Amino acid sequence: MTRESQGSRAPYGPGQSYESGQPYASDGNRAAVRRPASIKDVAAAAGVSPTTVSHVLSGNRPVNELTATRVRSVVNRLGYVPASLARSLQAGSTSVIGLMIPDISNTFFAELAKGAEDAAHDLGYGLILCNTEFDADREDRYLGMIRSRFIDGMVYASGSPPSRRRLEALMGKFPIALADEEVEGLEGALIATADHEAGGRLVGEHLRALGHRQALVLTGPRALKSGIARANGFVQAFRGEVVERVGDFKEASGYRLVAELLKEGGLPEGCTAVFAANDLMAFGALLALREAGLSVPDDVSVVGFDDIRAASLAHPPLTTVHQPAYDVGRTATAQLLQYVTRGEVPPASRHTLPVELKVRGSTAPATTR
Amino acid sequence: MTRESQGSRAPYGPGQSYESGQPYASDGNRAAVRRPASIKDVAAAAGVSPTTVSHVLSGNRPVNELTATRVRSVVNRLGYVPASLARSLQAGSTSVIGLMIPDISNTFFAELAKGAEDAAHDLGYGLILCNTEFDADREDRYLGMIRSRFIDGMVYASGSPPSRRRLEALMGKFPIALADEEVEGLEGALIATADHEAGGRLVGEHLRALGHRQALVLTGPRALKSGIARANGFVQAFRGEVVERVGDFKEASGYRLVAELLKEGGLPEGCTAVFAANDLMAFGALLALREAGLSVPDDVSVVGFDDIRAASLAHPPLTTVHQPAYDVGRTATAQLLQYVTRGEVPPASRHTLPVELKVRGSTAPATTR
DNA sequence: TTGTAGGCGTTATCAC
DNA sequence: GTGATAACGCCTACAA
Repeated sequence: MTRESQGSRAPYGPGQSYESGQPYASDGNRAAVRRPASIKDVAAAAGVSPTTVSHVLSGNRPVNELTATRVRSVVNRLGYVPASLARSLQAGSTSVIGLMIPDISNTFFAELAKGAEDAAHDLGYGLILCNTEFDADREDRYLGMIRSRFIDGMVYASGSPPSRRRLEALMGKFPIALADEEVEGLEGALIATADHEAGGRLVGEHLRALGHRQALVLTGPRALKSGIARANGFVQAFRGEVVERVGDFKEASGYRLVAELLKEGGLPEGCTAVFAANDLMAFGALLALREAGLSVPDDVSVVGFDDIRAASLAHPPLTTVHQPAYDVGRTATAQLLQYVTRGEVPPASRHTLPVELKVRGSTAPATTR
Repeated sequence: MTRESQGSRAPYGPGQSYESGQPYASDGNRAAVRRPASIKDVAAAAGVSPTTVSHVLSGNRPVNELTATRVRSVVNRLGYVPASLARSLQAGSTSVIGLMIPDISNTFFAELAKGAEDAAHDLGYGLILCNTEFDADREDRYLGMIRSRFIDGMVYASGSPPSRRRLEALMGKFPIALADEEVEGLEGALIATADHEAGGRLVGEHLRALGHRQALVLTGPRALKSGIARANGFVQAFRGEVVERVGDFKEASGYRLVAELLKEGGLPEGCTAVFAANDLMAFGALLALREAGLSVPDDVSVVGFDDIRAASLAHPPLTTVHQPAYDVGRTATAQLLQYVTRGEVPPASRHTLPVELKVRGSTAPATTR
């Protein structure tokens, strides 16, 4: 026997209070963690049954006031805290959900995570951070937590194509909500996303109003619907000539795409504006233009998407579309939990959140070049 | 009885595989989650005891190859996945730890979180995101997860003073590691932090080498040791005249402190440099200086601390001290887990990580004014 | 008002 | 090589 079975025999259980006492272990800090008091210990010390202790704490049935007081005092003395694990096992749910995102150090996802965490915390749920780094194996491992019933649901904002197969198997059986990015083939899902297309339209209208008639559009990867939607909205509202180049949402790709064009003889004839599918790519474009001796916004206007923190700090401050990352995370999570708390799998539903154009210093009226 | 007790009687348990079958529930998506197969279901269907199933899966003891194959096939057919909850209950640990931080949308903490998540994932641990928003109640609620034994340990990077009391009670009894910020009175802890003082020294040397002899130092709140250390290191290495102003690590405070000085008759006589205790305050200072018609770096040099993403994008690009936020998170977590996995409370120990001066466009040789 | 007993799903112990 | 049993710690239906 590895542990003494003192538990239910010793009147005070493991004895010492966990609330008072010395802050540090006395044996040089290498203390093994001691066995904490269980409900049985409390019951024994209070001279009642575990049932009564349970009811005193949960209030699920009336208990004699005297008995209750006695129990509570023992609870304090022993520093008893119910083991949530055991409770979860018996309840069949853990009050924990997962949040799958590709990169927490990206401010967009960090904001989204904040919203998700807030929503989860509001309902007393814990949130497990599943940062995938776009790694499908890692994602699979995290999805496994749902199948092993360690988490009650998952907010999924990863969007890397490899994951689809695994997700499909879960969708409709386990509670999952998609955040920010739709996943093709998973239309039967609960999804919260910003209005990417409207954002594109806002940019198109803005540039058109400034007199621009030809623009370069730097899109995200073809596989991601959000990027497509942004470009579509733009093209629709801009009603001018558009040259598209496909990037990957990273700063380097914005730089490369623009630099290549400039090397090949400059921007297309009459092109006075660049719309990048996100801020990072816009920064890359900014850099490439500056290096080529072009002035922003005097020669070329540049617009981004996302409104990350650096956008307003950059030089010139970037005109961009503000995406409600926090709200996306919060909405997806709140919606998901609405079903999770009832033990249901969420039905297909769509929550589209409004975006906002932030006009800053990187756009100006078109000048003929 | 709420659920049919079909479990151990029906030969196929809950029947249907969780791997195959239609991806969506057929009843309009409002499906309640079904009871998944348990080890008993598998055992019954394979004609063996739960013990054997357990051993087939864990490899903890040899099993007849034929039996094992049969069991594995049933496992697949029923889509059985062991309930990690039950396993945790019996093992006495959950393989989950918490990460307490004030604000995940701050890139510094996001990076730290990434490091923590990586370290946790490496050892098969889950990480619960505890975002406190500097709210002591919220922090308390999260600390409760440790007392209810839902998590095996906590990486603590919050640093808001109100939390100390609660933390003290836990320290030395439960596995906690401090990240980034020391907490006064909790010296007996495991702590990983950047070398704030060395960072300050690097800045001091840099400015001195550029010929600066008088500087304005914008510190963080007095309660936070990291900010103090930065300022101390600076003063020590700069060996010139220093005027200190106390801020709160926010952009607005950097702006306000500098603007006030300028209004009161300009920077102190001969002062040609500003060292802000973090990048955000440096940005505020930058803005105030620009508004006053002073040029950075021609009239005044400005240095920050942290090297957040916006630092290199700002105009001028900010000279700053790069803090290894990722490594801080990763180290704290890895160290913590080293003890957690052995069921021990970590001893006091200190891990100081190197910082690096990033010289950019916001500093230049001093000019006499 | 309170207690007894069974079960949540797993693994360790002991016995065959 | 395999199985029965107990235990992890809690909750709750049922009984008194």
